[in-house]
Amino acid sequence: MSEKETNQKYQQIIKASQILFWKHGVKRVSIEEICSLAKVSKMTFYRFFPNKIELAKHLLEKVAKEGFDSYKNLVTSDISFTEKINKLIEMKLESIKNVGQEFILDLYKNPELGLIPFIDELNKESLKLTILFIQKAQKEGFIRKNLKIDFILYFFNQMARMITDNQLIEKYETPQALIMEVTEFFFYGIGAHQDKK
Amino acid sequence: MSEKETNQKYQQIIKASQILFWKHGVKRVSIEEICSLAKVSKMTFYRFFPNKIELAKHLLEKVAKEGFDSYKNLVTSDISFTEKINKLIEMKLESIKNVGQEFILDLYKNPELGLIPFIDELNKESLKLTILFIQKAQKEGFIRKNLKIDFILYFFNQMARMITDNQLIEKYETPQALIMEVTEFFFYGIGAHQDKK
DNA sequence: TCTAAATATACAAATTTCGTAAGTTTTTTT
DNA sequence: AAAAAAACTTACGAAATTTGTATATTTAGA
Repeated sequence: MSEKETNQKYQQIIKASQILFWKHGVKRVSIEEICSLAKVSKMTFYRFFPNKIELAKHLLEKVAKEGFDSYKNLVTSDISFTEKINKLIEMKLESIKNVGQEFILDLYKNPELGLIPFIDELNKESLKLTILFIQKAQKEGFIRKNLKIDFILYFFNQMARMITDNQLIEKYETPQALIMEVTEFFFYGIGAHQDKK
Repeated sequence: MSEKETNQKYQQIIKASQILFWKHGVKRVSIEEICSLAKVSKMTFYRFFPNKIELAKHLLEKVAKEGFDSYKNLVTSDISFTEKINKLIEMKLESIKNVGQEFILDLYKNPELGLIPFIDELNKESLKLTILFIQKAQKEGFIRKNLKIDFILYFFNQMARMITDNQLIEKYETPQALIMEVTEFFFYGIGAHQDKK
């Protein structure tokens, strides 16, 4: 581990900013507010992070990494394909809770923060993982073979586009709701598959 | 009704500011943000309200008045005393939802907004109503007669003080949680009375 | 005690918010 | 359709907040 990440003050800042960002989004929270909640001086903040945006990126990276890890664990685990799919969607729901409404919403509503490309990148990473998963599933016969891998790749691009399409986002309560819809659509098409909670 | 309150733009501003205040508190929300959500120009805003604080007061007054009305209805209604007590506490829970976490929290955390005396006044009004209720209940034999009315009045003052005591507030998740505790204590003392939900 | 790290304080620069004024467009009234 | 009223856009200076840094002081560990 790097020396930064084991530092206690660093952890305090991460924890405080997470609480505040999750609740109010990035824009409504000031650095001083984070510092006072983290009980750390402003100078200490600037020792670890050049500004608020970079801190937000760190946080995003952190939760994304954690998400990826449990994702990987799931994909390589020893349960049936159908179970995997269900757990996957469950996980998607869980991660929505973990990231916090206001946080993501804020990032999309304030493009000037410059974090949208960063989120898109993370989304792409996540999509790559899913592709590997799908390829394996296809090899093992869980997905029909006559579905060309190129089509799936193309469809993933479309998914990424859909998820970042402002007009489409507006139709949903939150960007996360759209992400869920797109994901479920990918797995199930328009067919009914389970009861909505 | 005054012409203001029937005005559509006025209603839009009230509605928008309620949504935003409830979620983020007063301090984190700007007038321009309210205007854009209300789809009203800034000039229109200043036609109705001199500033953000006065708007917040209007909102507080509005929800307080609505609360008082249903409170009055309950007190003068035709159900048994025990039922009234239970409904009363239910109402308290309901009003907590209606007012919104961040709103009240923000008002207490930012004394410079100058709204605390205003809230205290509202609390007093509410306490007066409760006193009338109690007096009536005592007359009708639902509260023991050997409990001096002066003691009850004094206790109400203490309640008001407790509810606005910062040290005490800090011990609770929200100011509302404290209000509930104090209210329940008044009605039931330290005795167990019902299952917590 | 000496040294390195953390903090408080202070401050200029940048940004945001506020409240008002101008002129323009839209709606209503006549 | 013309005139009047209401609402909107744009613009702008003043005030307030936030940012990022420099300096002096305090704290903690070797």
